[in-house]
Amino acid sequence: MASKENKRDRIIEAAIQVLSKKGYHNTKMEEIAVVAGIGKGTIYEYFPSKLQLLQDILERSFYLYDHSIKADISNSLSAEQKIRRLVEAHLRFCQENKDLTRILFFDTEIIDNELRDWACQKRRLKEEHMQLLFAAAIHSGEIRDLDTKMLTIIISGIFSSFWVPVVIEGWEIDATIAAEQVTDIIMCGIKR
Amino acid sequence: MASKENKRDRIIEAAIQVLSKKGYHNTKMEEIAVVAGIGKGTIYEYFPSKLQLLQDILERSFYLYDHSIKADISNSLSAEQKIRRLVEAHLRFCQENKDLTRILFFDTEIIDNELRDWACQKRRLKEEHMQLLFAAAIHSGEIRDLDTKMLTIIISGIFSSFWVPVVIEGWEIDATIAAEQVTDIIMCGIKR
Amino acid sequence: MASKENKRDRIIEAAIQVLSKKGYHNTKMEEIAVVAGIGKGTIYEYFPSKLQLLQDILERSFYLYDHSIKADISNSLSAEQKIRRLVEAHLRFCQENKDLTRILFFDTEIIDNELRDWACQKRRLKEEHMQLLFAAAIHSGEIRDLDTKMLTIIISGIFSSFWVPVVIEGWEIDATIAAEQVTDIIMCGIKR
Amino acid sequence: MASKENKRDRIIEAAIQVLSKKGYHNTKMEEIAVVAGIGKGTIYEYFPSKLQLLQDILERSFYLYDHSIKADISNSLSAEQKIRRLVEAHLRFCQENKDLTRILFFDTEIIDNELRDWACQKRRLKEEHMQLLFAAAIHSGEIRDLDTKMLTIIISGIFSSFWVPVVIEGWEIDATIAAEQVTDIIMCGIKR
DNA sequence: TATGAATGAGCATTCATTCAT
DNA sequence: GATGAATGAATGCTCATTCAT
Repeated sequence: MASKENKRDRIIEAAIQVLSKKGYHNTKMEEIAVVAGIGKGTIYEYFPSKLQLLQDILERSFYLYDHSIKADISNSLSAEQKIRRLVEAHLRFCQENKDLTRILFFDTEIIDNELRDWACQKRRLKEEHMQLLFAAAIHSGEIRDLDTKMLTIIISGIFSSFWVPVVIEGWEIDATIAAEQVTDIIMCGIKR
Repeated sequence: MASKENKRDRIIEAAIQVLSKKGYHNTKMEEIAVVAGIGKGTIYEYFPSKLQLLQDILERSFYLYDHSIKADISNSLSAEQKIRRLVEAHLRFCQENKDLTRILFFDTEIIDNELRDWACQKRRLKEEHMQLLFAAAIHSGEIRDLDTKMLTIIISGIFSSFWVPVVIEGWEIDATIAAEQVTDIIMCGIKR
Repeated sequence: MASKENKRDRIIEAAIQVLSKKGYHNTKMEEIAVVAGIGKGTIYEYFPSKLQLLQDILERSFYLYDHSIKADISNSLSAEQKIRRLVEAHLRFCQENKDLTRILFFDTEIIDNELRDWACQKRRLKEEHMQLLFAAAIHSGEIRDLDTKMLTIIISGIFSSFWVPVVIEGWEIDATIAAEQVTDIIMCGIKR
Repeated sequence: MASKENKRDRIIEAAIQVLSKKGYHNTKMEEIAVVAGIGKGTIYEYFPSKLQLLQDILERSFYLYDHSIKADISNSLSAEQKIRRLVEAHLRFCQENKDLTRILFFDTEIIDNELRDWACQKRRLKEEHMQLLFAAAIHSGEIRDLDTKMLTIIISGIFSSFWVPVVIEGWEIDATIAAEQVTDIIMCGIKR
C-alpha cells in the first residue's frame, strides 16, 4: 500500500521531471519509466494513459498551487496585504516547484480538448476569486473604483509574468522583498 | 507569380487557422492542405517541412507584431503616452489577428531547440527594449526610481495577460479606452 | 523532326549520365530533365515512363554493345583470333562508353520483372552465341574437348570482370595489348 | 534471450528471402515483417533502419563467404590446389546460400555511399589477397610470369561468373568436379 | 504485481506522373 | 510541342498501448 502509493508518486515525480523539460509530445512513456526506475508497462498499472498521467499531474499541481496561494490569506487582512501575500506565495511556489511551474504555466500546446477546457475553467475560477477580492476592496474603499475584470487581467498578468525569469532564467530573488516591491507598484503605480 | 505568392499565402493562412486551433503536434499536413484547398504534396512545393512552415509563420507573425507595436512610438512621446500606445497597439493586434496571436503567445511547447532559442531571443529583445524605455523614463524623472528588470517583468506580464480574454473568450473592448485604463493603473496604481 | 530526334537523344544522354552515376532508384526524373536542359514534363513526350526510359537505354546499349562486339568477327578467323577480337572489342566498348557500361553491367537491382527477364534472355543469347563458337572450335580441333557451357561461363566471367577496373577505377590499358595477354592466358593457361 | 536471438535471426532470414527476390528498393519493411511472421514495428526493435538491416546482412554474408573461402586454404598447398579449393568453396557457398549469394553479388545498385565504399573496400581486399597468391606462385615458379593485376581480374571474373547459372538458373553441378575442370582450364588454357 | 517484447495505427515526406497553360 | 505546378499513392519509422510471462 505504502509501496503502491510510493510507486505512483515515483512515476509522477519522474513524469514531472521529464515533462517539464521536454513537453508533452516530446516525452516518451519509456523515458518516464526509466527515470522512475521501473518498467514501461508498470506506468499503465497506475495511469490508464499518457494523457491521464498529464491530467493527474496538472490537477495535483493545480491543487498544490491553489493550496499554497490560498492558505495564506486570512480574511482579516487588508487588500494590500492580501495582494502582497499572494505575490509572495506565488513566487515561493515558483521557486520551490520549478518543474511543476513549468508544466502548469507553460501554457502548453492544445493537447486535448477536455484538458483545455479544464485548464480554462481553472483559470476562470482563479479569476473569479480574484475579482471578488477586488470587488470587496473597492466596496470597502481600499482601492479605487476600477473595472474588476480589467483589474483581474492586469494582476493575473503580473503574477504569471514572474515564473519565466524565476524558473527559466534562474532569477534568484527574495520572495518577501520582491512581493513588497510588486505590491508597491500595483498599489501606487509607477508614476513619480 | 502572383498566383505563386497567392498559393503560398493560402497555405500560410490555412496553416495559421489549423495550427492556432489544434497546435503543432495535432495538426496534420493533410489537414492544412484540405483547408487550403490543395493537395498534400503542394505544401512541400512551398515549404520544405512542417517545422519550417511553423517557423515561417512565427517569424512572419513576430515581424508583423513587432511592426504593429513599434511603428506607433515616436520618441517625442512621454513614457506614459508610450505605454498607452503600446498597450493599445498590442490589444489591437490581438483583436485583429486572433489566430496569429494564439500561435505567437500560446504555442510554446518545446517543438524544436532552434525554434525555442529563437523565441527566447525574441522575448529577450523585447524585454531589453522595454527596459531601455523605463531607464530613460526614470532618468527623465517621469517615473519613480524602480528596478527596471522588475518593472519590465510586470509590464510585460500585463501585456501578455490580455490576449487570452480577447482571443479565447472573445472579449470585445475598445482598444483605446482599455489602453487608457490600463495605463492609468500602471501609472497611478490601484490604491485609492 | 531532326529536332525531335535531337531532343530524344538529349534525354537519353542525360539519363545515361545520371543513371550511371546514381542508379535507377536514386535518379529523379527532374534531375534527368535538368541535365538535358529541358522541362520535367517534356521527358514524358518522348518516354511513357521512367521504367520505359531505362528499358530503352538498356536496349539501345545492348544493341550498341552487341554491334561493337560482333561486327568485328568474320568467320574466316581462328577461334583464338575471334576470342582476341572479342576481348579487344569488349575492352574498347568499356573504355569508350563508361557510363553505358556501368548501366549495362552494373547488374542492377531487380527493378522490374519484365526487365529482369529481358536481361536474362539477352545474357542467354550471348552465351548461346559463345557456346556455338566454342562448339565449332572444338569440332575443328582448335581447342580441347571441354564442356562448352562451362567454357562459356568462364570466358563470360573473364569478359565482364574487366569493366570494373576500366570504368570504376579508371584503369588505362591498351585494348590491343590487353586482349593479347588475356587471349594468351585463355588459350594457354597460367601454368609454367 | 535465446528467443531474442531467435527473432533477430528470423527477421534476417525473412529479409534475405525478400531482399534477394525483390531487391532493396522494392522490398517493404512490412513485407519482411509478414514473411517473418511478426509485426512491422518489431523489426525496429532489432534493427534501427532498413539500411542498417541490409548492412547487417551484407556484413554477415560477407563474413560467412570470406570464412567459407579462406578456411580451406592451408599454406602448404600448391597454387593449383589453392585455386581448385577456392573455386570449389565458392561454388559450394553459392549452392548452399542462394539467396545470400544473390544479395552479395547482385544487389549492387548504389543504395548508400557508405555502403558502396564498404563494398568497394571488401572487393579490393579480396583482390589484394588474390594478387599476393599469384605473386607468390610466380615467385616460386609455379605459374608463368604474368601481370598479377590482370591475372587477378581474370580469375576474379571466372569466380563471380559462376553464381548466375547456379543461383538463377539452378544449375546443378558437383562442386568438386567443376572445380577440377575450371582449375584445369585456368592452369592449362583451352588450346589443344 | 511488474515487466518489456510486440504491435500497428498514424504521419511526414517523396517523387513519378498528369494536365492546364 | 513544351512546361512545371499540382498531385496523392506509397512507405519508412515512431511510440502509446497491450498482454503473455
